Amino acid sequence: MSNVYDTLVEREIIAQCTNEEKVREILENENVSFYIGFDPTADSLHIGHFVQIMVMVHMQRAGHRPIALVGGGTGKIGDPSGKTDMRKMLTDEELAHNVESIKSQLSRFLDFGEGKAIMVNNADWLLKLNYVEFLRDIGVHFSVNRMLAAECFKQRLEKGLNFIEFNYMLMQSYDFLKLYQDYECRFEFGGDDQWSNIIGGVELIRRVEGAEAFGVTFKLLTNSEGVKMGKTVKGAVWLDKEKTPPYELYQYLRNVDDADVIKCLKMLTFVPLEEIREMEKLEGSEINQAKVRLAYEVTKMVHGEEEAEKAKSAAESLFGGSKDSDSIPSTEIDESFLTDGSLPILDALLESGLIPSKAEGRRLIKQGGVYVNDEKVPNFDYAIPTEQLEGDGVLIRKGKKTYHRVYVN
RNA sequence: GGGAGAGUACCCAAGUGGCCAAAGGGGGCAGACUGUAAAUCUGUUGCUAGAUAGCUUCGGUGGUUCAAAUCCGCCCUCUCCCA
Repeated sequence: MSNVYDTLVEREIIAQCTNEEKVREILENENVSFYIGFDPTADSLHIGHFVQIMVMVHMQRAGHRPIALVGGGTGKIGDPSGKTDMRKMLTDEELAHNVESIKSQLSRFLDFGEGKAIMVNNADWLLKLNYVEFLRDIGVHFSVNRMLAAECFKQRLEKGLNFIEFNYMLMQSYDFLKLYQDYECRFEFGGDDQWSNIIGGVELIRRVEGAEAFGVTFKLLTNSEGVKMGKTVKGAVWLDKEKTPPYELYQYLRNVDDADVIKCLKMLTFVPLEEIREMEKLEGSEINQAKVRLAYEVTKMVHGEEEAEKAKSAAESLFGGSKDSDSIPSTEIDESFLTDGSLPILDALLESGLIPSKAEGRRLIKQGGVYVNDEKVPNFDYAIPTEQLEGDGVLIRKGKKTYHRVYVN
């Protein structure tokens, strides 16, 4: 039971593996290095990356050494795997910024102490490659025929794929070879969409070094309908506090579908499997208990216990009845919005970011979806008296579960 | 390089001179029902505006016209066929 591989299997994280028995055996008996790559497409990781992070932590706890690779080099190319469109090109500045942000995020989850884990940036070796040499040394080992048959290009072969993206696989494969050579890294892990790329590296190592390397992929965090999780109207659910406040992260997880709670608990938390199995028995509204646990555990890991507690109590007070929490999202309104001693409701909504435009606000109010301190806003002309805005301000609710506190100072 | 097509709102996709802020679907948002779930049903979905008004939108740009997403020129991007 102490074998990490078994743990990952039991938690239903593993999707594919190049050689199950062997990987299991090696992880059981040796302490190895393994790598997972992160592309710097944004300046923060999101909840989808959290599975990868969890795996690294599981592995590190089991005595293995994670190599977190940030794709400063591959980021200049853009991974076409499973995508329908070409990714937009990032400037060097954006890339550099993103690489740094991701690095610092990763270091919050892993122990990068002496020999415990390593962080590398593939820009360090990819950018200085010589084209002709690369083609001769690495390119020879790739069969275009086989690449074209690869699953990851399938969608793109219909819509169009250009040469730069076609090369992505070679870059990533080369990363693996390089890490094998420099760090004796024989394992590459990644999301299941990385399978083709990982296989590329495994084969490259075999061809160049005559050595056996291994690849393992994890199930992507998808909901019961197979749609990638972690997307909201506002975009991804980020691990960065500034981009997705702890309360929102908490609420996102608190609201996952019934059908997805158990899976998320297994994949995204360290809650012991026995406990999860107990929660699996919950039915009907009891399932909410499991959701609370999920939301709390993940928020705690991402933002710390204090933030998790705050998010939890905020949610409980908002949905429980007593609206007294101070950790719900809030906005200070500039006095210039006050007219005739009160704040027009549309301005309040707009300023707090609850609506993107006043037209949207009118629609909402017309449909009876806006409340101020639990009183339904009757019409667009409604204005909040300044007295109410002082101190803690008022609580605006949009729809059933979006709360926002607005105050003036 | 030659030839044939295509670029419409968040996405897919109709529309080929005025009735088009632009059908339909998806998604989103809100309402009902619920368990802060799912499914279902209803409404809504460019912006501004205290009514039937104005403004910006159909790859870009410049024209034709009383009037263009729709016609013409040039440009950009993409797909397909040929080289």
